[in-house]
Amino acid sequence: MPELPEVEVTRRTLLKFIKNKVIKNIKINNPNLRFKVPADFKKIIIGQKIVNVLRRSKYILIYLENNYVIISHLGMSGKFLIKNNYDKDFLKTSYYSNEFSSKHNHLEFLFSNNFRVIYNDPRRFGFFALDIVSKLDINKFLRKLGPEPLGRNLKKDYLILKTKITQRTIKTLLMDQHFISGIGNIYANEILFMAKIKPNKISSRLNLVEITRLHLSINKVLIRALKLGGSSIKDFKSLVGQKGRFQNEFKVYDREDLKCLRARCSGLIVRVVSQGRASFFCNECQN
DNA sequence: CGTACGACCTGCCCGC
DNA sequence: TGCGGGCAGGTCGTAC
Repeated sequence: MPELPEVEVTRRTLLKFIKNKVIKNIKINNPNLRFKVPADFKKIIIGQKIVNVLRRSKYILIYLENNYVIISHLGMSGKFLIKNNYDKDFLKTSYYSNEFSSKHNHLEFLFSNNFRVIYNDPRRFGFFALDIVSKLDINKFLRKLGPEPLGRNLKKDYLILKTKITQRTIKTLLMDQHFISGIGNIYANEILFMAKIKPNKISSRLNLVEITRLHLSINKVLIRALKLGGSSIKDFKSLVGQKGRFQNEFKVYDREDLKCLRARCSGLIVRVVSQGRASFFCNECQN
């Protein structure tokens, strides 16, 4: 599923359900994810209480009482599902789903109050790793990440500085996690539409007005998506928490040949593949 | 060094 | 109906 909004929704839901709970057992059905589940994973985690669940970029960080942190990434198709076989009311909530194939339930965490957190990931691009709290700032996954895009973390001056020194396209740059962390293909397209900038525009050619719009659009698009619970597309419906609704507000993503939704624009949305990813934009109003 | 691209993996959808 | 090709919300290792 996941770009920043989806990962953040997942984090919040996980936090709500597992904070201060104790992991009683873990079942590893398939350790062969993007990286193999560490051999000592069970040994380190079973019996531990969850202290906190945080997010950095698209990584979910599950803090344990013993100062270990589970670092989880959902890849393209990873999702957490929460089940409680002993509570019939629980089954009625949106946190439970059986819309996915249990064939890809790779990990199952059993908690003290009889519910299970299941990690399901058909493509297995996601993974679980472990590190220690004090070493997180030098962790190989987290160390090189660019600033978080929300709030005051992302400074306009940073955008001005960084866009100036590269000949890459602005969309490629937005999706580069070392530049800004958390933005993927959907939100890069939507952000650039709002900012009225063509995805294939060379970063260094952006002017101050465009960078100002870009800065604003990054925040606006992600905040709006977060508010709607992220985006749920295709068959990826069953992330933890309720289905997202931002897909209903897509202006360009997956809208090839459809009318541009900007007021007074008569353009059509085009789809162009560059560097292996589909870009969607309006030829009329994005420059 | 910066940048582009293939590889990793499964499932779905479309055209023949 | 079956099969092949292309597509999918990500990121890393490699090659230039």
